[in-house]
Amino acid sequence: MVVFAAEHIYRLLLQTHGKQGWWPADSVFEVVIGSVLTQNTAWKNVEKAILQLKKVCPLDAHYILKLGHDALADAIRPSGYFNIKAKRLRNICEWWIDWCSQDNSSKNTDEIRKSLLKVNGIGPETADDILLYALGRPVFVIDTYTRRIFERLGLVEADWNYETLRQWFETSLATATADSDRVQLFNEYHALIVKHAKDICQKKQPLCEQCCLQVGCSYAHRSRSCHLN
DNA sequence: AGCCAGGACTGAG
DNA sequence: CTCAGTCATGGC
Repeated sequence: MVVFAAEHIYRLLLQTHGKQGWWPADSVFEVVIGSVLTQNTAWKNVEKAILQLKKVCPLDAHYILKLGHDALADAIRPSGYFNIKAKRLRNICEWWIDWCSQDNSSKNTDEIRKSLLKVNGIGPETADDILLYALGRPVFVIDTYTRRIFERLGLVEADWNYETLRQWFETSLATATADSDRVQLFNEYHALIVKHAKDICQKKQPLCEQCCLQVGCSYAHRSRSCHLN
C-alpha cells in the first residue's frame, strides 16, 4: 500500500485544491529570478520585488548585471535578504548567460544540477526549482513543507537528506514514465503541497484526519494536530 | 507583538 | 564534520 502512497496523496491533493499551474511568471528567466528571491521568503514579497525590478530594468540577465549591486539590492528590497540575494542574482545571471550560449539538448539532468550547485547561492531546492520549472526537467522538488507533511504521515524519515527524499519521491511516482508526463506530475505535485500548506495548515484548521486530506485515512500520523505545525 | 515565509552560506569548535 | 548564527522585509 505504502508503495502507492505518494500517488494516492497526489490524487487527494489534486481533487481538494485543483490544478495550480505553476510557475507563476511571464518568462523562463523570470522563473530563475523568482527561485532565488523566494528562498525562505513569502511569495507575496517576491512578487513585489519582481515588480519593482521590472520597473528599473528589463528582466534580462545582461541588463541585471549592468544594474550594479546597489541598484539591484534596492529594487528587490521587499523580498528580504536583499544584499545576499543581489549577489546571488548576479551569480545566477552569469550562469544563465553561459547556459544560453550553448547547445543544451544533449545534456543530462544530473550534470546540469551539478553546474547549478556550483553557483554560490544555489542550493539543492533552488537548483531543482530551476531544473523543473524553468528547464522542464523531471525532478521532484523537496521543500520544508514536503518534509514535514510526509514525515508526519510516517512515509519518510526525519534524518533523510535532500537527495534521499528526492529519490524516494521520484521512485515512488513510477506510474508516469514519459519525461513530459513526469514533468507535469512533479510540477503539480510540489505546487499542490505548497498550496495545501498555505491554505489549510497555516489557517490551523482541524485537519487531522485530513493530514492526508481525507477523514479516516490509514497513514501512521505522528501528530494529531495539523501536520504542519 | 511576535512568528515565520516556496533556503543557503559562513565560521566556529 | 556538524551546527548555530546570519541575512531582512512584510503579512497575519
